[in-house]
Amino acid sequence: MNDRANNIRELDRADKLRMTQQRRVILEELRKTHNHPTADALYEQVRKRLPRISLGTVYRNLEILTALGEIQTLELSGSQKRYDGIPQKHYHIRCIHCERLDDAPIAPLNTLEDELYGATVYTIMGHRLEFIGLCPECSRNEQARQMAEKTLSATGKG
Amino acid sequence: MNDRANNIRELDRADKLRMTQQRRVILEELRKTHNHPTADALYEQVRKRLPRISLGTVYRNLEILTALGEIQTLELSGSQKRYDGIPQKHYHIRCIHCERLDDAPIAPLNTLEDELYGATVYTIMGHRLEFIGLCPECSRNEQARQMAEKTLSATGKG
DNA sequence: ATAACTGCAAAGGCTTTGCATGGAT
DNA sequence: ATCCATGCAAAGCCTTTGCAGTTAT
Repeated sequence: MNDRANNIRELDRADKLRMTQQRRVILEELRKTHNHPTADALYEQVRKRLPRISLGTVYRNLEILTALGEIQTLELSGSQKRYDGIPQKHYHIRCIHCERLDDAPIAPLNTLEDELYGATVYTIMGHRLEFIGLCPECSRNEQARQMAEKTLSATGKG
Repeated sequence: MNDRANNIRELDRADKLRMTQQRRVILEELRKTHNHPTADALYEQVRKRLPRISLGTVYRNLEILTALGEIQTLELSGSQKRYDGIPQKHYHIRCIHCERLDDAPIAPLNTLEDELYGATVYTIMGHRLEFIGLCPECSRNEQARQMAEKTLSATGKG
């Protein structure tokens, strides 16, 4: 991580960062998880290895690791922030029912901004894209629900 | 609004909605504003006409008006919700510095989801897209800041 | 007259922060 | 030995909610 420290612009001054147990375990656990967990979910996971860690420490380290470019903080629509162990740009797809979040298997669209040049007064810097849908489990439940509804209404009318 | 009431799925049962002064003024003020205000900003604006209205009432009505399809609740990246008097789907562009939010002059991309069919286990229902950039004012300030920095570093070295 | 709606204030959920202590360098 | 990082708890911010009183229908 040290060779990256030079690139840090988001961190104040020339902070001398320390690799504490907490920071290391938080990064390790996030890297091995593909859940895109919330801070609280990651906290619970890290707690299995470091029972005395605090939620505040998790938040602080997630912020620092994001500034370092080691991870990503995902500020998607909806309320809670999610964290992603993969720092490279990629899109996500989220389940509208259970909030499950996965990587979207689609390459970044690098020409999206082109349509805006000249059409907006903004200096365009990028975009955020997120897909919405139903995960397999919720899809199944939704289908079952609709079938049940149909049956009920048919019975009701019969 | 009554002929729309039939389409409401988000509202419980067959609620008999009432057009109160508060609801009417909230809708009017949001419609005449193109700021995409937060609930609090709209509250301040509405308060000029209805000084005794409460913030809770603003939130409650924004929720109902959204369910009615009269307005949109924008859950973009970042924390606060914004509200949009235009119910039709359209994208937005936001200033990374001052949080100013404008409509993006680009038509909805209806084929974005096509690339995901077959590639994801999700049932895709749509997407959210938002552009990031600097508004004219912050663009200007940013340029000024960079020029000052350059001058300073030159002076410092000279 | 009824029940949806309001104002008020308290509570809720997520995140940040102040402070004294601890630990990596 | 230094001072960045931690644990704890309190505070902050935005939003939702309970309740008694109000008002559109």
